[in-house]
Amino acid sequence: MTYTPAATERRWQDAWERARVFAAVRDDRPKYYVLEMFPYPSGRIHMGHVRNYTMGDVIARYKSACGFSVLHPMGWDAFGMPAENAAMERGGHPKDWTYGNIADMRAQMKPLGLSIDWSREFATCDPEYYGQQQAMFLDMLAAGLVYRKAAVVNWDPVDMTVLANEQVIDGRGWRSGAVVERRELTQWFFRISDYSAELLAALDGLRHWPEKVRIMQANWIGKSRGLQFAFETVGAPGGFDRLEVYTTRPDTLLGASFAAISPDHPLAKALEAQDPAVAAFVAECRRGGTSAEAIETAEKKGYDTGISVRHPFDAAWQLPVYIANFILMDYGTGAIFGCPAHDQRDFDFAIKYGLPIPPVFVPEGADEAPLSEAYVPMKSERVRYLRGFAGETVQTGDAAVTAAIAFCEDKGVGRGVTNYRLRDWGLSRQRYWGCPIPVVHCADCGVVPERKENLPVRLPDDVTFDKPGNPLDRHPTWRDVACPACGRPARRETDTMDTFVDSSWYYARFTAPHAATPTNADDAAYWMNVDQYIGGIEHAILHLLYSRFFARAMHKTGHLPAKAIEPFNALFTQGMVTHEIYMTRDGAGRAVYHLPEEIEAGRVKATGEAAEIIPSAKMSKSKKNVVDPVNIIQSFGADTARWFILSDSPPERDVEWTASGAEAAFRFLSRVWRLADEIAASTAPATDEDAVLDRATAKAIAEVTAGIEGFAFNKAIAKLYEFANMLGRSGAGAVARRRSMAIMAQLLSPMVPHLAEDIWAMLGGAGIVAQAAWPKADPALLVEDTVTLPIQINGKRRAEITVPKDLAVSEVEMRVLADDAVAKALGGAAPKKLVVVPGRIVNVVI
RNA sequence: GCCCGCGUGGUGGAACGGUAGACACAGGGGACUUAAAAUCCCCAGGCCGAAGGGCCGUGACGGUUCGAAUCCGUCCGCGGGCACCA
Repeated sequence: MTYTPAATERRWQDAWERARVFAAVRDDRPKYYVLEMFPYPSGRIHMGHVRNYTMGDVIARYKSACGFSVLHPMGWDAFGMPAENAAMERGGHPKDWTYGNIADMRAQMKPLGLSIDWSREFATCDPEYYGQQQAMFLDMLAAGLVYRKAAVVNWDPVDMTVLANEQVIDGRGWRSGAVVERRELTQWFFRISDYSAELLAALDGLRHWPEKVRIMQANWIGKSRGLQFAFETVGAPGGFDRLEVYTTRPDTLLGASFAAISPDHPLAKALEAQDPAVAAFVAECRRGGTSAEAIETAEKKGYDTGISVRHPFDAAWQLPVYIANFILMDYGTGAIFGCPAHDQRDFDFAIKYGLPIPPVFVPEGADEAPLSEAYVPMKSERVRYLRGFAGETVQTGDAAVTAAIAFCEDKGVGRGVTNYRLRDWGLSRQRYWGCPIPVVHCADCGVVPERKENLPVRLPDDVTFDKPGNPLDRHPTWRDVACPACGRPARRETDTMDTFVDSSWYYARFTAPHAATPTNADDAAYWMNVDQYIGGIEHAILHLLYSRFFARAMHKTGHLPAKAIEPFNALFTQGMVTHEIYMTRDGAGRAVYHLPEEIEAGRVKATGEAAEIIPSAKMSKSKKNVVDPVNIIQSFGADTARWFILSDSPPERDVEWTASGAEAAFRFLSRVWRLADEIAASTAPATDEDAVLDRATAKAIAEVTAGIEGFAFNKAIAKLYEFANMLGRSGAGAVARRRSMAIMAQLLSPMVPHLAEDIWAMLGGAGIVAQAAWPKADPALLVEDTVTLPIQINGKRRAEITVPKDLAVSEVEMRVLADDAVAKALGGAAPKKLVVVPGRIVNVVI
């Protein structure tokens, strides 16, 4: 008999399904909700999915064994651009492409043996789902959580269409190659910025989130304390006699050398209208993409408007006003004053335009000297003020800012304000394959919400993608409707929602996936919150922040209980799956990539050519360093794929897929299978090794449990290797070995559930492992009575002693000093110091 | 450009501030076999030494500590995010 997963895995999957083991039911057990970030239906599962869902499955199966009623659902983040791109490139309809991909991916996922309640599956492009999303949108609109305003988009002037940031490459449209412009459109926004303070403060309560994610979110929200004040202008057009600016460094006011406004500032627009030179400069600024990266890495440019402003402390002191391409209209007031001595960007600007650079402060103990770069110490650092006006001469930047705000408020120059970098969430997308925004534009009534009884507002099927732009815009029968308020001819909103909206509440919908309302109060009360959420670090900011906002908005509109405003109790961010890249070059020297299965011993199988091996990188189709999970499952079984992906790296780090590692995983699982087969048949009588084995088994239970609880699956697996090695060599009797092997099956079951069932069945275990209770270690068997203490001499390990576990420190000291190596090192002298850390280590300082 | 991580043998990694390298991969040696595969056993950070043992060693350089892979600072390299990729 041999281990043949291909034959047995399917059988166990059927057995689980027959027993409805994974159906989530509300009952009197405590509940546990495990959720992995749902996939985009690209059509193929990849190893990243296998890793993500296997981790969730380990937790789900473990918690189930621990007596929890587990909810572990799966769905599809099914709206988005790739479906439209496919329709443009290959013809067909985004809907057919998407649902076809979902069917394919589901078929690829099921053989993994995940403990998913498939009865709750949905796709965000199901009208049943997005109709409920539209209902919530209307509730949020009524609650004042949604509004319209102008915002900039990437505009492709050749294709006459809006581009996503990823479609803008080096400032040009990806298809047309035209230089992209920033253009304003009226768009819908969620008022997430109203929640800035709360979303920031509540981060402290997310104790089971990675620290780095909380830091990233806190920085993204970007709370700052500063001074907002108005300059009096000289020579500005009518209506612009004051210029409001915001600064986080009011202590540097006497180092100001210019003022700058955003190209989108109202003053810039006013100047643009009357001065062709300004218009040309502003148009220049609007070239290129809208992304912060594009704006911040672009060359810093300014245009001297000829206008000036009076310094608030000295009306005779005038500063020039520039329009500058790096000032963002969205942050603060869209206008700043520049202090080149203490801001590198302002410094570079001042050098470029020949502006003065007066230092405001110098390092404590230093004298004033010309600067070759901006001096930007931490605000917590003490510095000496040369041009201070509030507070001490020597003080920290923080103290100076506080003093400066107080001074200015007292003088009537502005007021201290708390600002946030977080902007409102623009949800309008000028695209077809998304959730339609359920409003109608009426010439008489304005923006009119669709009636709830008319939801869902369904996407029309009869659309084509032969032209750029949104087909909804050119679909007269869908677009032209009667106004829900007055009945006169009106136009449906043709923008659809950002796909982040879809993924901001799917976790709540899983608690009642087919309810006639967005959520069901009883189900949400029972299943919320997600106890463990698992996904990629790339979602650390946007998806998670939007979800946190959306849960609050859903609570405000009555769709979630108050306890669910932070929907994810614990978050785990997993690393990527990587693989080596194999490359050769063609006659023209261009890189040619090869799939791993085309390579043998570093050479291309077909040609025998030596391949250059590039170190591991994220699996990507373009580099062909991909391994198809379907092939791995066919060759080795799902358990091997699951085992290897968990075993080789800590879950939060990248894991490198290697063929030899996968083969080794298969060999190990085969070995365990054979061991179980041998033990099942054994009749060996009891021996005095039985007790040793029982102790090792108890230790394995404790260590594997700790590994799973601590999200250290690689360590849990290392302990299982040790346990299997130990059990394989043990001379214990058949009864003791069967006892240990049964526990092995249970400890293996979260990771390799099919093999665990095989073993359980071989040993004649009752029922199936998937329904067995998690084993508990007998505490008495875990206690060690002696401990080996390493002895360091001056911090280097030189000897060790074995002592009773609870030996008094004074007694340990005596035994240490009596040790040969220690006595020799001391040469009769007394040690300078003797450090005894009970149970751990001894350090003798000489 | 800005924010956040990460960096340990040939490789993936382990190590409450306390014996650096558990466990595994690749490799080497051996057993079994007519042979190979499979399986089993042993070795293995680097340098020196016959050995006992010694010295060096966690990206680099400093610092704190009886003791640093771990804490702090500076630098280098790699990765993630930057609001219309999902």
